[in-house]
Amino acid sequence: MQRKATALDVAKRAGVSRSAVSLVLNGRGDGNVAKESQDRIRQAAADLNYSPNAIALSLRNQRSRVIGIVSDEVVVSPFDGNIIGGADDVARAHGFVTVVMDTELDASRDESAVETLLDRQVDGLMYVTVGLKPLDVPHGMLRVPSVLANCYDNSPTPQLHHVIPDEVSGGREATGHLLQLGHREVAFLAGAATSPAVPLRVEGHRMALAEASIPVREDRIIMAGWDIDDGFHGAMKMLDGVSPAERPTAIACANDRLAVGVALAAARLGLSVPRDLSIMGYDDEFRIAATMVPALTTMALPLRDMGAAAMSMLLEQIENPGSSTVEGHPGLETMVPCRLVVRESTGPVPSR
Amino acid sequence: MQRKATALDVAKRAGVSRSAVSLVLNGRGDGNVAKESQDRIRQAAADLNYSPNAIALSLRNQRSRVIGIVSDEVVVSPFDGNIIGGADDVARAHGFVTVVMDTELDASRDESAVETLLDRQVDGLMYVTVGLKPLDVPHGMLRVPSVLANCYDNSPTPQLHHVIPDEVSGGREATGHLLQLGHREVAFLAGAATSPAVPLRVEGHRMALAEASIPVREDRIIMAGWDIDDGFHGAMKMLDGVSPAERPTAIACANDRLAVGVALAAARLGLSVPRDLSIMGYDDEFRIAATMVPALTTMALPLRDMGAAAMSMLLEQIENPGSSTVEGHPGLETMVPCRLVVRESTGPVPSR
DNA sequence: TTGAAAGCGATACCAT
DNA sequence: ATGGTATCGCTTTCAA
Repeated sequence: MQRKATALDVAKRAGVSRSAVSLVLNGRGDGNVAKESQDRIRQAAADLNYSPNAIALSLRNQRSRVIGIVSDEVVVSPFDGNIIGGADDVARAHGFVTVVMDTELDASRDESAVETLLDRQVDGLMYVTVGLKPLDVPHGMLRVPSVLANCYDNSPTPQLHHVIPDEVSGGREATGHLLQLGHREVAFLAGAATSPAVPLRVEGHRMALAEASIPVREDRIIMAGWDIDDGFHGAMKMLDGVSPAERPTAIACANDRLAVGVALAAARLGLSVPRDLSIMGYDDEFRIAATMVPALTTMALPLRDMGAAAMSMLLEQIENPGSSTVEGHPGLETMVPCRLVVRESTGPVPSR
Repeated sequence: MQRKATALDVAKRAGVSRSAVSLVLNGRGDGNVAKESQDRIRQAAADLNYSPNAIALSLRNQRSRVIGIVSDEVVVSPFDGNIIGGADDVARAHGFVTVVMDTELDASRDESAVETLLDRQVDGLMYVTVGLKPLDVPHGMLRVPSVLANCYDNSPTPQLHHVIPDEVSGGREATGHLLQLGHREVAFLAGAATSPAVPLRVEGHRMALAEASIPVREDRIIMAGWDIDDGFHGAMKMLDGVSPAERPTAIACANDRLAVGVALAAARLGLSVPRDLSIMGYDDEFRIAATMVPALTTMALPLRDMGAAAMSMLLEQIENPGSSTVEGHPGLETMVPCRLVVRESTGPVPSR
């Protein structure tokens, strides 16, 4: 646990001044420092296993090459961690590191997390949520370049850019896939009504139906919730004791867990998937959708892309302040398309 | 985006020196600074919304009150995030903040993540993994107080303390629960053979059987994998086309996803759970176990407790260096017990 | 009771 | 080509 070597240690060992060490190690040795001194300095640095103290650097440079990521519950929840993964990829490619703080859904911790990060000189801030949602932007985020991922500025005059999935298209293409397979009786098992994603996905569903000139049956759009049991009970309501002619031939779900519940209900009722019933998920949740039996056809949320897009915008603002393309366009929105993933839970409409 | 107020700004506004500001704001004003000056200083600080620059503080004090958490994939994966949640709770209660860096399973990033954190003067380090596993401890972790959560030092001479779940007892009590319900034909669907948790849980399973004087049928202990389809296929192998007399009456799974697969298989075979078959999960995975239909009886992994225990040990080392209870006991192990959660997927053994 | 000055580690400017 | 020095923001010691 001995102290780390400092630039002064390197200088002493090489028999030069601190300034020389600084110049050489930062690539501006040529033309300023004698060749042999340069070699001695580099050797000494290697010998001492020297790396500059990032704290001192931050203080001196007034920037840290650190991006702070605040999340509502991305770390502790099982969802959406790939937004952070995608963001981190981009940050590292640009020589930045990310540090994450999770507030575990306690909004009162938002401001303090942001202040903590700000006090540590982060060069930029990103707020990431689990699931699309409006956000009361912590004040501190306006003091440095900042961006929102999977959430959007809830104020009347949005200041921050945000990156969100294109939920309307997602819903539309999900139902579109079912329609293309010949289904006409398509139900939609939506999530909890409190989520802003739900009306968007439902809107997409309605659009797809309208485009195919299929009248919407309101009793086939059910606000179920987000979990396995919600899917199970929603499906039982639509399938159990209902004559085959009256049953939907396909059920589109607002997430993969609902789809698991629907599959469970179908199995219990002796319905084969996809022969008797097609099931669509949403999210392409890791180690759920692909490993279900049968594997779920689903609408993949572009999590990594969203994280990457958000981080790119943020770094653009940081590295080209003023000249940025986003400059002067507060509250701009980037929508990232969802991606249809066809697996085995959907198939042609059963013949009657 | 204007500059933040510094102690000098406060001093000017209050008409005193920086030292006075420092003393007063750190609670050592009494006996050193005049009462009125103190009031003026506090007022000025409030007016300017002053908070000390954490970077400068770290540089000056050589400590940061930051704990760095490195994880293999806790952030991006859906698992084990609560270890970090539990650790963060304890850290915050002690006035520390945690920052998380995820290496996304790229072991070559371990060292650099640790170095990055070290360069930023973290006061301590914690490594957290998804699932129990041996770890090649990054060298840098030996330079500051450090602790391991859900993983253990893989070297012949372990240096670091670690906190892990008591998997043997977990496996034993899971099977014990089934035995208590009268089951004698109990199968164990284990995870991937590569996980160190698997032999431990299997060992527990064998212990429970032995204690009940039930001979172990090796064909009823299956290394299946960790996912839904693994559970499904494992269950089909044991149940499909097998006469009721030859079937296990209960299946203990090494995680909840396997249990989902088993439930799917049971439903497809027309078996009612728990009437015809009892199913146990393991992990108590958030929004899987409790929301399954039927809700899963499972062995809850004590994630938050593990995080809290690990952080407590770490802070103990940091705050009481030398006098610590763990001092001089390198490689000490803390085992946290798993907790049986009885829900609806297990029931009395069916009468034959 | 107060303020001046040193030092934490690094960089950049400016003499030499 | 080289080294001395100010600076970033803060705390602490010491002298007045």
